Amino acid sequence: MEDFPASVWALVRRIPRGRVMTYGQIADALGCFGRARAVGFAMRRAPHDVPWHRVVSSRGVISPRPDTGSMREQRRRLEAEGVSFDAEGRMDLRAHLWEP
DNA sequence: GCCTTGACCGCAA
DNA sequence: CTTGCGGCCAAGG
Repeated sequence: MEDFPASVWALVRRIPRGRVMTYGQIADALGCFGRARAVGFAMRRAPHDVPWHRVVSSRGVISPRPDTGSMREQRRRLEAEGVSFDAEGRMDLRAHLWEP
């Protein structure tokens, strides 16, 4: 894996069902601390076979994306996988956060 | 090759 | 708790 997006997608694909990962954690796992922004860019360019819905921002909050409909779909999918959401739209990272 | 934008993060006020 | 500022990297115009 040499391309940044490809590495991100590969890692995201590794995320088990019912588990989530933060942008910063993904960036750190790739050996880049503070490069979370690039991860977001890679997600935007991510193919449909990438479970992008398991990728959330820090604090377990779903970051506002250009596609509002997809954001709603993300929460719905995570709930279907067993991820519980707070009234504020936040999830328990302590219980759902997955680390490789 | 430079400038702008963006699904971010962490800390400080 | 909320808001603001700086910094990092990648892709598109």
